[in-house]
Amino acid sequence: MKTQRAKPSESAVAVTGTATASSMTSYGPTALPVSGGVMEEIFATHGVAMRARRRQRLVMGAKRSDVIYLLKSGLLVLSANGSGDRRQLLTILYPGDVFSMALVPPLDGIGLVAMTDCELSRMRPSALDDSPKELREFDALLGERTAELHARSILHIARLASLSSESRVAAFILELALRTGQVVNDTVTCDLPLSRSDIADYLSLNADTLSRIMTRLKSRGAVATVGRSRAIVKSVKRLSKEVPICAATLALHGRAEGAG
Amino acid sequence: MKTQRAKPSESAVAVTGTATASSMTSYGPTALPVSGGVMEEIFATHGVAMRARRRQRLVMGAKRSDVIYLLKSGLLVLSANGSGDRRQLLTILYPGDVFSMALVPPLDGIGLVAMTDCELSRMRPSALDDSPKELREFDALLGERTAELHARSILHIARLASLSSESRVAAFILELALRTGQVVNDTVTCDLPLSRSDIADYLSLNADTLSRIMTRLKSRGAVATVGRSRAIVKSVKRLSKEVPICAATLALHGRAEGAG
DNA sequence: TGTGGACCTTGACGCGCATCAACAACCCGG
DNA sequence: CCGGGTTGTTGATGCGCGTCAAGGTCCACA
Repeated sequence: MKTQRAKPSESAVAVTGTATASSMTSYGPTALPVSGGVMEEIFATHGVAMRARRRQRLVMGAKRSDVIYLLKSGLLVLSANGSGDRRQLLTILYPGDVFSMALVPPLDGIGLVAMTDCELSRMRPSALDDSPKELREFDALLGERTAELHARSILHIARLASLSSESRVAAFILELALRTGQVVNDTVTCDLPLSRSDIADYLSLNADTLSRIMTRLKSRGAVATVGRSRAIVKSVKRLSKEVPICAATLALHGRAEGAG
Repeated sequence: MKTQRAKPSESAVAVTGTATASSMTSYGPTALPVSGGVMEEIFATHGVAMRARRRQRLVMGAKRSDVIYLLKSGLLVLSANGSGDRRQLLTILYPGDVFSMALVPPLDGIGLVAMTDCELSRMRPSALDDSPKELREFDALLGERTAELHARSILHIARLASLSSESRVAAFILELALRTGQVVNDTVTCDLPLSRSDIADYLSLNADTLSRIMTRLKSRGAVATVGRSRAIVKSVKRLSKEVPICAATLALHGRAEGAG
């Protein structure tokens, strides 16, 4: 096991909520970062608020337990140990996403890692046993959000399988920008909470190669960077035209789903 | 658009069920190919039976409609048009899987294609509006199966991202064997309903490369073939040891989930 | 404001896989 | 039993990306 680069220092502190929950202010449904309120309200009522710091790994209770998490703000990543000492990032979770261990295969070292400081809420569905109406709503909404997660995973498969490395990187930045960025006309600016190696692990690339590709994209004028952790997509339209799959990215991650 | 090989002749016949449903015998829950009955019973009661022939493409109603399909027997594949003229296979559906367009991103040419003759059942959840108890069960079960599909997609991402081509092929054959094959001691025999190019499109490989890899696997004694469309895994244990991720494959696709 | 360590960039080089091309095996209907 | 179309196999070749190595840059913290 020889790693030429130092491993990212990912604090493995358990964040089981009980410890930090008391330090959280509770959220009224109007203060929620995402629209669609019903699910968030259920979590606010029956769940336990918790918080995770950047680089912290969430210990998601016991295996296969029925605890469900709602991400209220921040960015989470599903991580696992690939072959050798390579880590891989399998999914990115955005605010509003609902997640549980049932959604995940039993891979070695699998779990959620916070890419930014996060606020989330933890709940077990059995908490709804005494209010059947809420339980019904919850099941239906959970199904919808799980379906959306699935669609995103499929899209990621499509990207990995059919896109050139350069297009993959472009598509990734576009997705992140659409999700978390500020839109001004056709330009989007966003933070890059993932380091270069994180991005590489997510896109199934080498960190060195990723760096080269970023340089290429910048010199071509497709994207620009401010410091290390901020990216600017110069023209969403142009990028969408260049990258074949971007239409789907726009549909899944664009501003069409807020419905508000 | 120059394809050196002839395109696979995939008949684009619409199988919307109404046409073929009358020719189907209805299935009692005891005759079902998979265990777990409740979901299958709901489909048997409220759904429409339908059938697809090998290579047929299922036209899944209108976009985003709420029709849900249950695969009763056979093998389905989620297919889309990748960049260029390359087709890509994104997921494999096995008997017992429940599927709808909500699970899928809006990719070009996306849809289900039958790899073998299939029996399925089609239903819209609104059919359950008048029996709330069934609707509750349905939502809960649907959530479970969707979660399993998601876990499988994540596993596929992990395979694509972290496995060498050879391991990918081995893992694929193992999965198929575990799902559809006959087990004798440590040996499993199964049909290969996917052609070489199908497998290549699923594993993000070139058909030529796949052929070479198969030759290598055979000469190494890991697998054997009978004719073109039948494979034998010599030793599941050995293969599992060789291929890093196979533990998860065994857990998700092995004989642990029947619970009967 | 300086210093150490993490993070990023860039070059040289080799390997693995895609591509192209030709051929062999198989399948099906006659 | 034969012929044509489909599918699978194999060789030669080139390119993209991973790997290794050597700086350069940024940031946290004192």
